[in-house]
Amino acid sequence: MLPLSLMEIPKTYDPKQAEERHYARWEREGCFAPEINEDPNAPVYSIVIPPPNVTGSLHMGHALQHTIMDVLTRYHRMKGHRTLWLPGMDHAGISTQIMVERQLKKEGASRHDLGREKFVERVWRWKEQYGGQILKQMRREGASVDWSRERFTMDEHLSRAVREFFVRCYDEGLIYRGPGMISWCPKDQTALSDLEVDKESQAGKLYYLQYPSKGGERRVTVATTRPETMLGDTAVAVNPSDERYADLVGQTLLLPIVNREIPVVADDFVDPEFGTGAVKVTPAHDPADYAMGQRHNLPMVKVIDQNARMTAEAGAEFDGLDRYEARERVVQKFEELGLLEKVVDYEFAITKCGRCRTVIEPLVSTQWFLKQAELGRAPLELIREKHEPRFVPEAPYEKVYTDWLEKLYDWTLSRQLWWGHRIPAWYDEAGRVFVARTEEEARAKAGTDNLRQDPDVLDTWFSSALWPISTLGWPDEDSPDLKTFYPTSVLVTARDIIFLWVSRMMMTGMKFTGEKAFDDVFITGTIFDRAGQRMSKTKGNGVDPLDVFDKYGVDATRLVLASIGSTDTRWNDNQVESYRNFANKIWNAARFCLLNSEGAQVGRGFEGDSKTWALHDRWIVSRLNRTARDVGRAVEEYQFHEAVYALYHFFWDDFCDWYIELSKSEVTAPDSSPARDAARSRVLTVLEQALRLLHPFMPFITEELWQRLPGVGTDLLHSAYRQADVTPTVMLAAFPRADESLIDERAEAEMRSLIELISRVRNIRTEVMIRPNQRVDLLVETTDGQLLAFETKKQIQRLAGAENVWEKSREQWPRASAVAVLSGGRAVAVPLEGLIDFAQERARITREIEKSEKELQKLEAQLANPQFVERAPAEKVEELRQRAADIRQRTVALKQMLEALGE
RNA sequence: AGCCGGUUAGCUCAGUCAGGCCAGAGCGCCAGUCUUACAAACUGGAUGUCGAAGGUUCAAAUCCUUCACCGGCUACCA
Repeated sequence: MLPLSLMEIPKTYDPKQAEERHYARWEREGCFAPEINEDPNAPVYSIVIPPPNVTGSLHMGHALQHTIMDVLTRYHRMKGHRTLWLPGMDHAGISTQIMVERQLKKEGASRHDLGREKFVERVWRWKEQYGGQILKQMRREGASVDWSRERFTMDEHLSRAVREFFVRCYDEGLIYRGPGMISWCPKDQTALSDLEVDKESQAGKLYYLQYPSKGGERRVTVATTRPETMLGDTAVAVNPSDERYADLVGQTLLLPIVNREIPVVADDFVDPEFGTGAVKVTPAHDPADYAMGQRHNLPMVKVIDQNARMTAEAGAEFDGLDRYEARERVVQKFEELGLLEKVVDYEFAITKCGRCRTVIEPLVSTQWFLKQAELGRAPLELIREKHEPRFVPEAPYEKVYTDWLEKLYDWTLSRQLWWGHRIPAWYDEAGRVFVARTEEEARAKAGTDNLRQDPDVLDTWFSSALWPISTLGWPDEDSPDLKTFYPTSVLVTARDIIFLWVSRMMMTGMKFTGEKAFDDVFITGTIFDRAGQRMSKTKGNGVDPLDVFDKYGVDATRLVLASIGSTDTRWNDNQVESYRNFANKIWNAARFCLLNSEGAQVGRGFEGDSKTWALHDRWIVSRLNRTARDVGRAVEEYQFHEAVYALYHFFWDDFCDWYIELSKSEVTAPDSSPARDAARSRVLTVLEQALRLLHPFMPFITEELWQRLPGVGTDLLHSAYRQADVTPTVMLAAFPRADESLIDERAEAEMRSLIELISRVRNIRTEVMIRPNQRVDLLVETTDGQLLAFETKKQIQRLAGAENVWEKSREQWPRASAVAVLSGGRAVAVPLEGLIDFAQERARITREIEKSEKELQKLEAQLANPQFVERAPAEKVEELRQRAADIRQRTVALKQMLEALGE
């Protein structure tokens, strides 16, 4: 390989240039597909992406989740696992339908003008044209997903899975159709499950209304936030133990305005402490009242319709009024009747549609429901008994999940939409229902062709609940992918999705395969803006990941996101900037290595018995193996910030600041020699290993640099990929395995001493204001007759700016010297004659002495405490004694120095 | 209302589960430097009564109790 000139490698890393080049090649050459692994015995690692909305575009939360998933995927791939990360999207029923309806509206049409079939076609066209932005953006992130397995919840296969799920549950009686209290969105005109609505605290009023008894001899006051619903009241309830109302139970009241006779019932639900202790009961328009209505067999009077307008049953005066207009009218009427006791300010929770924020109207309506409680039993047992899946972090999510599974209620499945999986139920003319996988099957069951399919579609989450199995081939139970990749290794998602995805995926997975859907569940943190506010589109305070990529590069952004992991964090550009700088550091370190790579090759230079190597070589290999061990362990424990920390400090501090510096004179020797080439190879080899360690986190820069290293090729790939027909790539190189035998505590300790010595001398130079380019002489105390190695001396000269390094006993030092006492007790001195102002040096030493004495005092106080000496572990006591001795020795030395400098 | 989390340097966060390395990192700050890869760098430096008050312990950022502030989740208090 020809030597590279300075011109060929720019001084600054340009992320965009690298990012554009590598992703396309990885994808083209099939590096993301598990099939690239040709080891039949390879362990399997699989992740299915929690499907983002087809309408969605990338936000920080996604970028965070994707980074975590990609780090895990790339790490395990490099470990030689048969690795699959499966991408895809869900069809987002309501959002997508709204999106397309809005488009139609601009054209002056509605979906009803088009008709169902044409409308659905139109949605598909929309999807092809605008949908799935997020998948394109994932390429930018470097996400190593297997695009050949991309799935969409409306795909034919996944739709078949949905029908199968529905039919089986129906046959087992888990799915039923019937009336129930549901959350209705008057704007979107559909039923919603409780997970699609949000509770919001709101300032409102509490109205105290008086209901006279039938004979008029008494009035009962009830409190309500929704006076308009009184038109549908069919009872008043009190607590059975409430003596104030004991005589009223069983009596009849006359509902004002409508003049309906309603009973007073006793029910434990009523809290005597709240309001007046008497509650109006509107079974048709309130979930709690509905339940009470069931208990007491109360009639239901429907006074509000699906448009949130009053019905004829509310009375002619109110018929057709909006619910809020009706509220004012009712209150006004009560005032006129003299039955409005009072109105007080009151803060209460209001329920809104998760999509459009319209206030939900609770309604009784006929819908399809799933008895989740029965499906939830198996996952509940699993989490209670085996703590599976394993939640990371365990607290508080395992509990959140368990609590949820403990109180499952029926899930409203049907949606009054056109975009989605149509409910596989058909009705004959008599209204009898036939649930079947196909219309043909339904006809056979019904014995007639004259059937009409249920017009509703299923909740989008119904299909997402099947995602881990349906994307892998279920209901084909012998699907190879299902057999190979299920159960998946981990689900990575945000915490607000634990109920929507995690628990339901577990339910369906266990129901149909008997096995959990994933081994682990990693819950990411939430990213806030700088002010600590949740990022949201409406607030416009979101940080667009693509902007961050543009500004700092994808790799730097990924490093920040990986460090965030499961922690809630306020977004801060500084952090990205510092990792951008880190990327640049990597670039320039590699630049140095490459500019000095003639005659060198990756993988060479560390031959022979490690005991014969130079100290800094033993040290860097030890550090490298330690880092490999720490990073691997951290990734496997989902402690990504620890992995990033270890990588950052290994690369910058150990490799750049010390190893390269210590190797520099050899590496940059002007003439070719075996020693020079070996040194060059060693530096390259360490760099190459470091790039592998960094790759899961920083895929682009590592690939960009790895490709340029002399001597990289197929032989560096993990054995599972050596037969693959691909351009050698770091993403298929083996992730470095830590060799414990090369972790050399002694070398690390020796290097620590050397580093300390050099740092202390540098510190002295600054403190006594010696010019940076002024060479000094160094005196190093000889202890136990141990002399410094010739190499080490030369390194000290280079790195501490020393002209000469003399080893002499302390008595031989000139009196006027700046001295530092190192941890082991050994002292080092810089003779100052002619260099500096003695007064300054005296001041410096005095400060040092003060510091030492303060520390010593602390230690002595502790050691003087008999209880400490008695009860603390002996090693701990010994450790402190040793430290105290060191400090005493240091103080003595410093005092001698001070004396030597004269007063 | 119940449950849960957070509060550590000017900023963003580690460290707390398994108590003991004079409490850490990055950014920022101060001083100096173009020292043959890198000024997005190099060298050195300063910075915290670990939210408050009690308690347990030889020893507490870490364990216990109470409180304050911030945030979240759950809930059929109308």
